[in-house]
Amino acid sequence: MSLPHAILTALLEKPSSGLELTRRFDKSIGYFWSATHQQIYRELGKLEQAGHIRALPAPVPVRGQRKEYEVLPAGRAELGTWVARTEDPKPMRAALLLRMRAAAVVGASGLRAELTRHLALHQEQLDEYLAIETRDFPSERRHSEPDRLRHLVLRGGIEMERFWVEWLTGALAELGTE
Amino acid sequence: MSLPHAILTALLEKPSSGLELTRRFDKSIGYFWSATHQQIYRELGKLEQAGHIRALPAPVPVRGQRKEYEVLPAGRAELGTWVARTEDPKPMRAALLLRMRAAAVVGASGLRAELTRHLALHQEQLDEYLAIETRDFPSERRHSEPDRLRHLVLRGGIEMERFWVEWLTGALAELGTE
DNA sequence: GAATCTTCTGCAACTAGTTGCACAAAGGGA
DNA sequence: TCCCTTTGTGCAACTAGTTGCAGAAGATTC
Repeated sequence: MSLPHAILTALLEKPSSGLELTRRFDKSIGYFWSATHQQIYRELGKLEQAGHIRALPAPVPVRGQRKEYEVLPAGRAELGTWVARTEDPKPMRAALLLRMRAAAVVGASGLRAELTRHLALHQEQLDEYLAIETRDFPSERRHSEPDRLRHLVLRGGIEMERFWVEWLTGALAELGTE
Repeated sequence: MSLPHAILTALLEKPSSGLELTRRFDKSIGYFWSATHQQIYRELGKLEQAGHIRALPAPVPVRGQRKEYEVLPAGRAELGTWVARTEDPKPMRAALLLRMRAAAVVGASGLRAELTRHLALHQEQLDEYLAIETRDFPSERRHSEPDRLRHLVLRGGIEMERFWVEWLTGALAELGTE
């Protein structure tokens, strides 16, 4: 049940409409919790129902009209308790590792191309994260607590991508010696 | 659509019944593609329907009787084409990173405990992987291709857990300086 | 030989996420 | 003025994964 909390976080950072949220989920929060516009609209409905957010009053409430949402105190409280909630880590799901395991059984032909492609994608993502880091967290300054936390999150993304880049590089080298 | 292929891989490694598969998914393949017994039974049904596997003939086919499955040539072929299939990496889903991002907005109280707990869990998993590595892949020997691929998969798991251990350690240190 | 525990299979109903499409309104052109 | 694209919201139907429960068969124990 993370999506509603992802949305609450995003809305606290800045009140937004559904489509705006969707766009922001394509970067930033969406880097580690992605969602389609469909999920977001549905969840906004539920959150409003639950009294966690409300639509800012619009002149004419009709279908197809943009609706901006803001977080209500109840929503902020909910997010607060969720942050401290206990939840076991979900076992990872790595389709590529599964594929390689299958390749060990039926042969690795054709796998190289896919590994190469993924390596490029992960390298690209890594570069993007690094660019964000130099832009948003220039080294020397003293940062506020929220900024330090956000930086930690970004570091997580960076190291995760670095892991993939390194693993894929190693795997390709290993496959190359056939 | 990875689960059917995970099952095909497991069955090729060794024909099994539903419950045996479930147990094997609790380790080994399940380390990076977990599944409940429910998913597995359902998927076995579909795979049999599709002619990819078959139940070994049992004397009395009744409910509650164990059924052992083996992969048919069509199933092996399907797995072969799947290995080489192109599929974009799914964006990662890291609830902990999301939580930390939320903490940046509503305050990090209570987060420390959860981070500490996760650190212990990931450390434990890492140790388990390392134990498997020393048991199954003693360093000096020349390994066959399938073994080298399986080792690569295991290395993936190891480095992934190491990533979490390091990130969590760093995060705790950073939070500690408050 | 009856009670009960374990093993194994499975149905049903749920939550979460995805895909395809529809419809309204606004802003440009031609 | 009419068409067309863009922006924004949303329904419906799907796939994937989870949870709760139940029932048959065999082993165990009293």
